[in-house]
Amino acid sequence: MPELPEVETIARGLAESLVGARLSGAKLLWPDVLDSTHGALAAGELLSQVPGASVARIWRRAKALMVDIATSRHPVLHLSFHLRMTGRLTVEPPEQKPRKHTRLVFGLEDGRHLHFADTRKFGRCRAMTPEVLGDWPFFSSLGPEPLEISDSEFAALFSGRRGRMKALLLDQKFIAGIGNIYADESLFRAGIHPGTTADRVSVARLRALYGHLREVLLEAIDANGSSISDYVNAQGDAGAFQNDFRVYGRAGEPCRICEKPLTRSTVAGRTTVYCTKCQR
DNA sequence: AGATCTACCTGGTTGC
DNA sequence: TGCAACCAGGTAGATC
Repeated sequence: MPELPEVETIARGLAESLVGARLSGAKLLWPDVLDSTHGALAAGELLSQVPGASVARIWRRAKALMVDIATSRHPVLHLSFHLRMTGRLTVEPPEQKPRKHTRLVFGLEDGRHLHFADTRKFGRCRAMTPEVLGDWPFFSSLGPEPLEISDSEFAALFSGRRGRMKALLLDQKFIAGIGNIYADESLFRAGIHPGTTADRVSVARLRALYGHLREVLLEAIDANGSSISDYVNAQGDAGAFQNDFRVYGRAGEPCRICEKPLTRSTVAGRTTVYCTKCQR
């Protein structure tokens, strides 16, 4: 399930192989993959704009992967891809045909293709002018990027909040890019119980949590992300950080610090794994 | 503000 | 072996 480190890894890989490339066309294999709400381009408009467009920049905001293209009509057109749980965005060789779950294909003038595949059909692509992007409620209400703030700014976010720690970390309006894996992993490293309400955690512990969150995100980016089920980077390779999980997916297994079997419960509607002894 | 529930999806796993 | 039930989870929207 792609979170910040996985989307960052994909963005870096795509940037390496696609920036400067020209597009020859696009095929919508499953029409619903294109989200045209809130002013985004409709299918016909997008498909007509793609031939001859060039890839200008590839970047990430929260868990959204952005491919900026320049078309004859739009100097900047943002293609936003949200992979949700099983989405994949990969660069494919000329001979590669769409696979069973390929939903959208962009052809490149050099013969390669950009495939957007998604087994479970939760992922979406949106094509937006800068103005429409700015007005997109999801995008404009996102919280700060965790790797672009300081520990003090991070701690200040929690001021006056009474929600549970894990619920806040998962809230994209509160802080962007964190999902179930990195919420559990960072709380474990910081020794904070996921169900603790924010008003019971000192500023010092919040700053420490920030250090652990930053560390786990950077380690995961270094490992090219975590591959649970479907995640692969732009080149189709799996990540390696799943081998370094301390709690995620380890319910019942011994805590890496105290050996006590890890507990599984539900917090904020999500499966949550933690150590009752090490996290308070 | 916050918690809880439902919907969206399919493939893998579990249970009988 | 067959088949049903269940689970995974990001986001939106409804409800309390």
